[in-house]
Amino acid sequence: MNNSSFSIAMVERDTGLSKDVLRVWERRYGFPCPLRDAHGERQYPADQVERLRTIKRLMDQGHRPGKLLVASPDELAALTPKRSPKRTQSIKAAVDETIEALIEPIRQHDAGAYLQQMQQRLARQGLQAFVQDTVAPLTWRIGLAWEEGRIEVFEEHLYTELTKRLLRQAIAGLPPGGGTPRVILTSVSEEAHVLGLLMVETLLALEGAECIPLGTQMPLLEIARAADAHAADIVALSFSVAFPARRIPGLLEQLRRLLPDRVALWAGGSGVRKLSSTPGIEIIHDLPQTLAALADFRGGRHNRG
Amino acid sequence: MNNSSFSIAMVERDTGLSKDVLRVWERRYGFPCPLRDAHGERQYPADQVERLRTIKRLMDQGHRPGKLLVASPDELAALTPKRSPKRTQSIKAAVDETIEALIEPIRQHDAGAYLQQMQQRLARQGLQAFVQDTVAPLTWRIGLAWEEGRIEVFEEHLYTELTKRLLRQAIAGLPPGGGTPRVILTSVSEEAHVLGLLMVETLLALEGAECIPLGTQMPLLEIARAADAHAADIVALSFSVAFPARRIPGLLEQLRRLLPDRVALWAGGSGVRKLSSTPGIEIIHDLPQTLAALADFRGGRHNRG
DNA sequence: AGTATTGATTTGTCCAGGACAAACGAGGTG
DNA sequence: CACCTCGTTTGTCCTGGACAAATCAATACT
Repeated sequence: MNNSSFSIAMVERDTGLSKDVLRVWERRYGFPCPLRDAHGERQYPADQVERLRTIKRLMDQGHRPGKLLVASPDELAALTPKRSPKRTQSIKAAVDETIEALIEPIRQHDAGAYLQQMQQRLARQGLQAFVQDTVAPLTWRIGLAWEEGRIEVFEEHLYTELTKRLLRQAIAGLPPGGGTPRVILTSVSEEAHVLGLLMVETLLALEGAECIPLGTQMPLLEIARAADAHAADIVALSFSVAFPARRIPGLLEQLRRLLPDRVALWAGGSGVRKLSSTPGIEIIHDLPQTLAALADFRGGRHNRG
Repeated sequence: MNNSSFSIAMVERDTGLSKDVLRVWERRYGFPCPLRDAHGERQYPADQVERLRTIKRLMDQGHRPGKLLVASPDELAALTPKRSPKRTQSIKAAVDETIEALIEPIRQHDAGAYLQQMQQRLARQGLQAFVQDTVAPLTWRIGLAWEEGRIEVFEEHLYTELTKRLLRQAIAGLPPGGGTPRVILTSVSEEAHVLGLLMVETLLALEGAECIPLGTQMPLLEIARAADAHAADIVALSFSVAFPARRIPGLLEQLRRLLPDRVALWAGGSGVRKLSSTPGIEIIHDLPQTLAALADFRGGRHNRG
């Protein structure tokens, strides 16, 4: 049951490593070393796919491929908690123990318990505080657990799905929009993560902005069309930490060129941490800054050069 | 503002056509014919990207690439409504005029009006009938409009996003699960469409089954792990009509091998239209059949040869 | 001591052109 | 009309080379 093998296309989809990368690694480092079928095509055993996933995860953490690919399985396992003690401490300080406890039902695959806990917190904190002080740190904590390999992909999927539902339900309960500005919320083709967008949408909707949620993975040209059709004032994009950071500036500039000047372009999410705003492109680093940017916009300070 | 150009990687992401396909088309048919930058790398002008999107859409409709790629823009435009008169008639018969009217707010980008209409229908019909007689035909109708080029990508995204919210809200209002069987609902890595899964989840939840929604785009190995961790009885996958049909049987067989025998495997959605069930893999062609399969399962007829 | 600069190495992505099997369609036969 | 056969179409994979951007390491400078 575990002896099935995967074609290079499947491995690309399941690991996120492109065919080119898989082949060039094989050429350079000797791993992965897939079998070949009758036609000479690569057939990756399941255990090699698993190892590739681990390597990908460690790379997202900052490790170098050159080291990881020549490491033994033991060395790989030992590498996992790369985080410095100092940073671990600051994390412990920043994240309430309560948040930590919220993860438990997810790790035990108990959807009902999770939802119940969260709904209680929502009722107690109110929507804005719930988003900023519960959902945001919890999502960050889940990301950390993922980096450390302490959580499975399907557990993260379950968390995302359940939390999406909570937020959407909360948004649906708000009075309908019609206000200003009109904000399109979406992400580019490669970016599938949606929780950040939902948090922003919640905050903006609470402030009476008109939110136009287009889901994730929109082609650039379509984003431009949508901005036109909806007479949007702002296009807000989200980039998760997993998004290849070097591509973001180019993408934003390209989209900036496709949009009319009167439309503001905001980019947020953990993926833009290291960027800063340029004329016509506003980089937003955290949730409070979203509200500040909204206030700025309403104050009329959004005129471009 | 429209003179920006796209790298081959961007075109791949935005059109869904692989780099290999883009290059081999250029070699064989002379289209696309991108410019080259200083390093000899392809730079696709925006209008060629647009044309590629049209071609992709027509191909999904059954047209052959060999014809499309040598056609003039005029010929391409004339090709759009390829549907036979007979089939058009049967569509008109099947789809209530009322359904047709529901699309209007979407085409006018009026989210509020759409949600209001739909919530009225939900209240009038009840959840099960709403899913089967409103959401399902409406989604089908949207797909048709997309095939015919009468709807923009971002309009389809808006429809999907708003309808997702309606269904999730409805599901959240149901009494919590805890029943049997335990059903994992998800889709494979390439498949991002989620509406079908939500419709199925709604119906199953109404019947008291315990639904475990993992969202879309799960790697096969993770689906297997999730089935184990959640002690699932059934894994239900959804394939949209846009999913490359030839890959589905292989994927299902591979997943079947990864799952324990006691776990049933269901596959549904427009993508499986031409397939039929095999031992251990149940193909489900429409929503009523989902309920039949559930009844079968509960009746104990799910023992595998 | 800390910071800027320069050079070497790593790494992802692109390219060309060849090959081939699976899917498709046309044409013939029962 | 159904079934088979054969040529054509089409997507995907292959090899191996190239190169620029990112990163690292070592030196020189304030």
